[in-house]
Amino acid sequence: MNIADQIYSAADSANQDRAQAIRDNLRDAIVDRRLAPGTKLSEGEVGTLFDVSRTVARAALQMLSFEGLVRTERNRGAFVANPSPEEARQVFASRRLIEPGLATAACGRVTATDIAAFRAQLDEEGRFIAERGPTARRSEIKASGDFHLLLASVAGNAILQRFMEELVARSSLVIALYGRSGVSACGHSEHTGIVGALESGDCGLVSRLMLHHIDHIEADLDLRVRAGPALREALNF
Amino acid sequence: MNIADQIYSAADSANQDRAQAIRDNLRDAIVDRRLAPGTKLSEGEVGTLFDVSRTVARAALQMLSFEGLVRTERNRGAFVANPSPEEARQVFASRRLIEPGLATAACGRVTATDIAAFRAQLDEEGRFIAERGPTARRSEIKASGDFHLLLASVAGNAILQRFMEELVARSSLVIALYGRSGVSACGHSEHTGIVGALESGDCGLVSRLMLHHIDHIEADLDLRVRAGPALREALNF
DNA sequence: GTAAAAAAGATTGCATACGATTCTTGTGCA
DNA sequence: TGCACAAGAATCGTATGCAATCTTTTTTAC
Repeated sequence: MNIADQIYSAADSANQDRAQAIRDNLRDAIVDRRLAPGTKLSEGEVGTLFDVSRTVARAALQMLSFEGLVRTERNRGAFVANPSPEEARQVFASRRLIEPGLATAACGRVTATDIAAFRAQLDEEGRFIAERGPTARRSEIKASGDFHLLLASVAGNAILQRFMEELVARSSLVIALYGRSGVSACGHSEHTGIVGALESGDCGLVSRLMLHHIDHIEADLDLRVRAGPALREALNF
Repeated sequence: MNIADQIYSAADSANQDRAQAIRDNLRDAIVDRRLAPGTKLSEGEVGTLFDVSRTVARAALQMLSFEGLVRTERNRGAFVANPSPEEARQVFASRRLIEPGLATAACGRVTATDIAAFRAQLDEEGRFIAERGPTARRSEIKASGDFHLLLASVAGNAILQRFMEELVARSSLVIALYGRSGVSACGHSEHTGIVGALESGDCGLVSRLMLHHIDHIEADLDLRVRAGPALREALNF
């Protein structure tokens, strides 16, 4: 598979650190499922696509491998991660542990401006759900993740925010692999409920709603071991 | 300051990935406080010390920067991180959020073998506390962190384990900068109490003890803004 | 004597080069 | 036909070189 078509142009911004710009671009592509799990990301190809040397491409891939979005094998290269059911469980166990508390923290600091941002985010989610087609679906997935990241940013803890960025990105991969249906509408209504609780200042409720929300997302997964994961792995699919 | 004396030889193991071996070595040096916050880690110097090219040294420094143990400034280089009081608060807020739940998870999975490992770990802590001198003190700090990492490994979640590795390492930096006294003896008795609760299977107690323990560690910090952090920063101290 | 300016030196950012490893393809033999 | 093996291509790991940037020292002007 040629990955060229799945990557948007990197023309924008970021004269500060090109590797970081490439990482962001690739991460978006992975989270949006434009790059399927298992896809090979060769240093040379990435470098050519973004018009940089292998050195810079390699740095970007190393960053993604730290985030768990890319798996690197020595002398073989980098591949879009293909999380196992066990890894998937761990991702959601981590979220169950972190996000309710994070939501409580956010509830204690949320401002009117934040609420407005949440409302805008919910609107965007709703818009993409109403639309049809694969592009809207990708945007919907991304918007759904962005809701959780917005909450993390409101909590005001940069470290937890980074952890959540990783967990949300990996969740997207997991859902791509093991998701049964589109829980989107359901998820959207739950997001709306969380914002409502945030606005009313009921932090305990926010926390509980968040926990249930995560449970619902995970409940939609089919984490039974498939017939051919080893084969898929072997074939880089 | 010449960092050569603060680094142990890298003769060991790891023909698999040299950058990773260098990262581990540097991380130990930072956590052990052999490398003070603010110390410059130039690519050339690190490369020479470990007998690799700047390419490999750079990769190791990049890893450490992802872990928050090293801060890199464009065109200026890498420095051992110098966490601000605000960052210190965030490190401990993160631990308060994660570790009680992690302890509960560990409690649900702990085996007799694990308990034995905990006992051995406690013995080691006690031994270093009894000893005198800076070397014993460093080992004591490391052993104290290793207790928390052991607990994380027992919980059986690789993702949370990695988060904890980062948080424990950064805590060590924070304590080096803002620690008031040696809470070591106090911390050791609390560790002992946690293991006791683990053994008795009282998971709720384990969680509560862990929360108090973290609170105690943080209570020993003096996070008031110092007179000259800006100056220290400017002078790379 | 002090402060600004310029030059020298050191360090990083990035590209490229080369050996080593892995993957692919084609050939010979059973 | 099917399999083992070897040559070739592709890719990775790492060292090194050059330009750009930053730091330090020296020079120069006031």
